Amino acid sequence: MHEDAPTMSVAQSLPASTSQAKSEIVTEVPPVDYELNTVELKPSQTIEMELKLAYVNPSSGAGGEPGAYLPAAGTVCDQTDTKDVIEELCPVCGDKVSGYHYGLLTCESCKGFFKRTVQNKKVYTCVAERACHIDKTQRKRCPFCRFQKCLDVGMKLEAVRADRMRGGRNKFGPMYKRDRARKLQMMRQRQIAVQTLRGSLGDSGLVLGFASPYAAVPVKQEIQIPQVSSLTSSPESSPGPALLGAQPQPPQPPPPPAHDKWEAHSPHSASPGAFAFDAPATAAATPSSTAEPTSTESLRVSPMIREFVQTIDDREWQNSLFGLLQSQTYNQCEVDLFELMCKVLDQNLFSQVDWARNTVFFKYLKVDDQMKLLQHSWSDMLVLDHLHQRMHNGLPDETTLHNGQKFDLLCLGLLGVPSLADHFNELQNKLAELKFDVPDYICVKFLLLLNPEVRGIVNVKCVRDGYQTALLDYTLSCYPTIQDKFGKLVMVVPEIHALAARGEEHLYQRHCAGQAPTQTLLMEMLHAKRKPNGGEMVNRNAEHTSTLDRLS
DNA sequence: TGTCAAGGCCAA
DNA sequence: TTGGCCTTGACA
Repeated sequence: MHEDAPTMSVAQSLPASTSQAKSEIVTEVPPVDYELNTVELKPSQTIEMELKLAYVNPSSGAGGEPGAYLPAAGTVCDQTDTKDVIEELCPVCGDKVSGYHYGLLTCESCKGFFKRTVQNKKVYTCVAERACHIDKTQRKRCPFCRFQKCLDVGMKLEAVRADRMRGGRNKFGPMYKRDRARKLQMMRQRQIAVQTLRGSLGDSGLVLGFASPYAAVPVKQEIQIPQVSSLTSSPESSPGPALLGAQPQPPQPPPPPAHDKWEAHSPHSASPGAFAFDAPATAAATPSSTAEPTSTESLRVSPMIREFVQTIDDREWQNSLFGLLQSQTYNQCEVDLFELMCKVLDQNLFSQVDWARNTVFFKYLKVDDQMKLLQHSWSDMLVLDHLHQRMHNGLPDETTLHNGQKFDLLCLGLLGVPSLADHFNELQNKLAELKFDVPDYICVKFLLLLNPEVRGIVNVKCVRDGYQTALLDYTLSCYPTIQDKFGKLVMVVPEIHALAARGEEHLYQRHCAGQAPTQTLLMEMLHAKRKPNGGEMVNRNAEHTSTLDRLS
């Protein structure tokens, strides 16, 4: 073993990034904190797995081996007249997936490897440069890089049980289920697209047409893990920031009176039908404000607005944020705070894209059009989201990381530009005066997303007008005492845009100076807008597989 | 009662 | 040490 060779141990889990993993050698492996209340959805740990839609000979038995992962046959195969079978590849080595293991779909060998490594607290060494290629044939060569890749793709240390208890289930179950549902939904959407293609191309083009563009359709596998402990001893709900480790929480503004009502009916935590629109979250408003909509007034709120609100999930937003902050600093003495901020923004961006792609109208757009709109609005929406989180969910200015470092949460809303703080606060105060609430937020978000200046997209302006009308109706019916609330809200849009543009520029410059992580969706977005066609061209020429493309 | 993701076993 | 298969047990 080379003395200088980097080693990999369980204790070094979740480094800042694969390529920038700290070279610190850990000789003593502390026990894994099995009680970590971790929520993770960081892009670096988001598995982009190739979900192959392949024509398979029925007799080949693909995926039919014992334990092989297959979605419920009835839900997929009955949707197609070909014998389409999902065949997933292990995100670590590319071998065939055997099921969900330690947080995501992996093959049997990587499952075993990960288990042994964690259980036995192995410390590996890479004799090269910690960048060994891991695939099915070479996975044995470098356990250091293999384990690193396991962590990078999102395998969870916490899922390896401290007590080695067999059987049973843990908190991952619902996440796996949701992930499956998402995959199946995407499968169906693709099948519909394929069928449409069939219709237009005719049967002669069927097989080739099907195999070619869809042969290796990448699907982002997202699993958010609320928390995991050994088996079922965990609390029911996902942890809030306060539960994340023993980190002292800075003083937080008191949550708005109605906050829980929004949160409790988060679309992902309760059935949409459970959503009650009887008390909009008016964090910005004083509880005694007469401008708040009453229950009676809120009955006039359009179903469209209610549906808008159901598209957001604030609890997951904060859980993901604090989960990422925690995981990135787990066993790290010190992390680069700017780099960490970029990772958080990147994660937010993934959520942003995911949200947009599941919203009415937007999801029916062509992928290219979706990209155009997202490329023009992502930073605006990040700023708006941050305003929303501060105003409606009590997001503090700062938090203490797992390793004791202070992380400036406000900088997320400023996209890393401290000098924008005053402008940002002014904006927040202005919104507070307008009693900016959650329905306002979601409407404004749609207004940002559906930017009519992005040319060549059919119906965007028309749909945007519809959202604008919904906002107008809402403000008139629920906030009649606030003079021209609608007009003032609309005027906020360019202000957000200006702030976001400054942030974008700053991020781009830092990126060009080599200070920001590369190969991220964030950087791809930054580059997309600066292309000759200013984001109106899809990023098809990138040498690497574009994240945006992969998202599509 | 079936499912499936944990841990365990053992031949290679 | 690896990886395929087996056993276990909570949950739907």
